[in-house]
Amino acid sequence: MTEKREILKESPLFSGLSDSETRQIESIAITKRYRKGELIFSEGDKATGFFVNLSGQIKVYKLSADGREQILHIICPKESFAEAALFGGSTYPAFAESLTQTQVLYFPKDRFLGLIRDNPQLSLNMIGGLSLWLRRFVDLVEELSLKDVSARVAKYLLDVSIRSGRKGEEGIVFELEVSKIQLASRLGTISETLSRVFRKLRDQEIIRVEGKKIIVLNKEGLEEISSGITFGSGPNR
Amino acid sequence: MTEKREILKESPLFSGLSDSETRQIESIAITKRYRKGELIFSEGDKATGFFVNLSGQIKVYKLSADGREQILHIICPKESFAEAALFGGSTYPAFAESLTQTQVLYFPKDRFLGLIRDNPQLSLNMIGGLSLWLRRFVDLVEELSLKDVSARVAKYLLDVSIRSGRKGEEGIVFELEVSKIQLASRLGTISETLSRVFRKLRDQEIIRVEGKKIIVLNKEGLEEISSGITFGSGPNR
DNA sequence: CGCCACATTGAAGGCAGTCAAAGGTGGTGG
DNA sequence: CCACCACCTTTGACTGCCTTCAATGTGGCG
Repeated sequence: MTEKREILKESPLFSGLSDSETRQIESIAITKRYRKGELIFSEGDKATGFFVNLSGQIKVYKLSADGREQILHIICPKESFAEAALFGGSTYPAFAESLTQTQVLYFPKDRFLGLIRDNPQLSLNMIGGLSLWLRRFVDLVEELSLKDVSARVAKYLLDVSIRSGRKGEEGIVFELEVSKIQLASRLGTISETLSRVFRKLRDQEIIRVEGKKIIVLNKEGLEEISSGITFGSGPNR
Repeated sequence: MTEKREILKESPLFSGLSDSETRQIESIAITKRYRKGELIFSEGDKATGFFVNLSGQIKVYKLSADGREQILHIICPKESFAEAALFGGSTYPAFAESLTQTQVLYFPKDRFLGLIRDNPQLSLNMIGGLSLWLRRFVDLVEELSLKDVSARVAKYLLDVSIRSGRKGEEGIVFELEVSKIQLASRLGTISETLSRVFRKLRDQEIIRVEGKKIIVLNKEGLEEISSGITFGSGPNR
């Protein structure tokens, strides 16, 4: 009960609210649990509510006609998702599936809309959250459309190294938080291609790869590749 | 003055507001005019306000390191844009440029944030608008990542035919509202490729192309291609 | 008439996806 | 403890979609 409230208060969606307001919000939330690999909702499902992740990882993704997958976002604890499904469209526009054992808070649409109508601060928080999503998607479009896979990988590595990297002997050290298959899908590619890019970066001594552990040896090199200037060692380009 | 107010009231952002509220909003707006091809803001510019299009067309787009362009959206009259730049990030995340002679209303950030704080209905409208943008971007990501150019073109033609098509003798008739270069950029490709796709669709007698005028001869064919099932007439696939 | 931007078509090449197979890794149960 | 299996990862060969480069066609406008 009380851990729930703590996560709630730390979620940007509910920041700046009074204790009584937080309790009110908590009172309409339903805790749901999923095992690894369970479907939380499907594209086209009637949108009956939205979610806040309490623990575990969830992927939100689209599928193509022939089964290829594009991950839109991997939801970490304290993040909310599917908020936008409450407004406008009446169905979820994508799939959501747990990547690990997962615990979420579920907020039924009707009751939450009631709350938001009477709570200006909650409205503003919601606006802030939607704006953040928007920014992420603009970034994603930019990457998919204007950058090659190497640049996308480099940018991703830089982002994670900033977010959760520690300074080690050889360089910045961190762990990939998802499998390489999931990472490939998030970057709009497939594991084989991702593997080849890692190989190239390794050969150029820009990174070291040990399973899920990554060591950034040459941050500037990564930044250059990330910016879109294709790296030329081979005969190509 | 009064035409301004009419456009305001028809914009979803300002629907359901009282006359006095509308007047208040109008009072902080500044009318700006642009000639064809003028830059309205650049990526990275400090975001000092957002816009509502009164007349003309505006493209919002990203640029790659080597100058390639991806149009995120073409803004039609009554639409607002750059709202999200007011919240969270302090800079515009993309470029905006007029495609025609254009007239916009500009809402300075500070004054507008003051209004929104005291106006729950305006907040809700803003949430609705942001949600719509989100949905559009999810669609765009899906198209760029999971569909080939033919499918994107087909989907675009279907969308426009629904939005502004008229039933003609041979099929649904409409006009492309932008040049083929701009259309290509919106669809994440280049004019040569777009031209080739039009040729293929023409050869299959799915559409007829006469300059900017398009006639859809076989809607079902378009829908099939749009869904991602690649069309096979040649030896490929 | 000639300029210029837009549009179309052809030829060639590259990036990345598909198919296939081998090498790793972790978990489970005998 | 180790053998087995499933799944992830890596590597290689090949294919294809789309871009690039280049040239020609076309339509509006000074």
